[in-house]
Amino acid sequence: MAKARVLTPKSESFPDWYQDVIAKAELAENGPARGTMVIRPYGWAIWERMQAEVDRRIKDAGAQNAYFPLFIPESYLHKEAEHVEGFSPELAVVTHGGGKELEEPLVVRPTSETVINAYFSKWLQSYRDLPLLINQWANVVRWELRPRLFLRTTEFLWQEGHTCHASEADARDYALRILSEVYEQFMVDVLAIPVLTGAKTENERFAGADQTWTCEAMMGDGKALQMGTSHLLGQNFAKVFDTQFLTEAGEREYAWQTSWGVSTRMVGGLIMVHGDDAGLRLPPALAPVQVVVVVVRDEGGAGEKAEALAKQLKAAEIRTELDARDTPFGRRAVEWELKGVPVRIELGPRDIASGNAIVVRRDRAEKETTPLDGLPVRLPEVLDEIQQSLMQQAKDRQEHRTADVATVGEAVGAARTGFARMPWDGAGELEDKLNQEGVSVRCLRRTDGSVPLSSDEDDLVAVVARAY
RNA sequence: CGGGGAGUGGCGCAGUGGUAGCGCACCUGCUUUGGGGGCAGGCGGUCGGGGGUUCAAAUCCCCCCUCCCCGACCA
Repeated sequence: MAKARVLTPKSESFPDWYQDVIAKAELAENGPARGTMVIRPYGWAIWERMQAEVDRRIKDAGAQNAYFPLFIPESYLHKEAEHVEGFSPELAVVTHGGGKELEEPLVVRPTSETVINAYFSKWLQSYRDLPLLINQWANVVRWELRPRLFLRTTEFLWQEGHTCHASEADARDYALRILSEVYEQFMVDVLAIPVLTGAKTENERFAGADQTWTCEAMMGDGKALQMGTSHLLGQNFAKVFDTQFLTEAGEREYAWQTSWGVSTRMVGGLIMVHGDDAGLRLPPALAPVQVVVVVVRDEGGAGEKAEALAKQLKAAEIRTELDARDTPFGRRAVEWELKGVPVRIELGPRDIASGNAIVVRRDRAEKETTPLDGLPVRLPEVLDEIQQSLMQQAKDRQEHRTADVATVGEAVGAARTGFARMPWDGAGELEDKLNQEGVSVRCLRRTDGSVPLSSDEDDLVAVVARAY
């Protein structure tokens, strides 16, 4: 039986392929209102795993979770000039409540710097209260003209961290710590996505920040996706919300602040980095289901053996699912491939007779025969190999599709298939020209690849690309 | 918001003025199960919405809405 075409091939149309994966893997679909998204159980399981891993790292970095309101008085947004200017075009504003027009409109939070500062200003009294490290998991709304599931939806889910520090240096250190120890480490170790960390240009900076840093990743089509950002807010919000503390010397000083976030956009990135023409491919460290045990045909004790094996693997803390459904084998195989489950174990009467199982790796089209007894030992190794192989494949692509260039013309050419690295002029003329060609500066890095403390440093390298 | 494409059953589509169809999916039964199996029988649609032309509109005209692609804005 010939393989039926399951998805639009990536090479034919990457956007169609992306949508097909989301539909066929049952990750999400559009909500009834434009730009909204229904996240289906399997998509949610992936997001839950991301949340758990990011949350743990945030707590390791010392922050505590809290929750602030969805509705923010409109006047709060207006207190910080650049902030409101940046967000005005994408605000959803509530003007009526309880059947009456409100005295003051409420904005649905696009981010929570303002409302959180209103409370930080009450909570923060003394240098002894610092650092004040708060995170919240929430939904936010930014009106989008061109929504795309996971990548750009009007409502999306994220975590937003908000912190206060005694000095600019402390705040900067913390923003950079989150960038590397939480975001970069999570993306590399769990998502198996190589990311480029660096500073944003002034042009690309968060509205109201002194400095923005970013994690950028290359998607399967060579375009860039911003996977996470961390900001040094300086004293901009502290000044307008009067967030002050008494120093050891007894003087009043405005707090130095940061904010940082990652969102459901990461799910889109995960799809576009690892997915192939058979569907999603999930790194084992993230996968909600790491191993599926498929009963090919319940004869010769295959069903019983599969159930026992699944139980054994679960006991060994491998996230395992048993598939003993009475539907044709081929259909089920395709389904698990679409969903990107890293390892599929096939058990039928033949295997029971021979004492082996067929182990199928999702990272490459290969089946291997493994003794049944050896599986509990072998599987953790296989999962680890898959994790590494997905990372290696993503890394190879990123390297092969990144070119060092000298001119805008060359950069635009390189950006058709990937990234370009070029010397940064520091003035922004380069950026204007690139932007006119549909290419943007994704981040600025030092020549040795490390993250600059500021976009104003000398001798920086600009990484430029087309972006989502 | 500018340019281009498209809205017909859950999904994909055909249907240029005359009884709304096909494939897949779904349901029932039998048979199957080692890569989306086979046979038989079924359920399911105010043709995106509103208005107009006509004896008659999925089809022609007007307005609106939505989705997709490419641009400008963004996590």
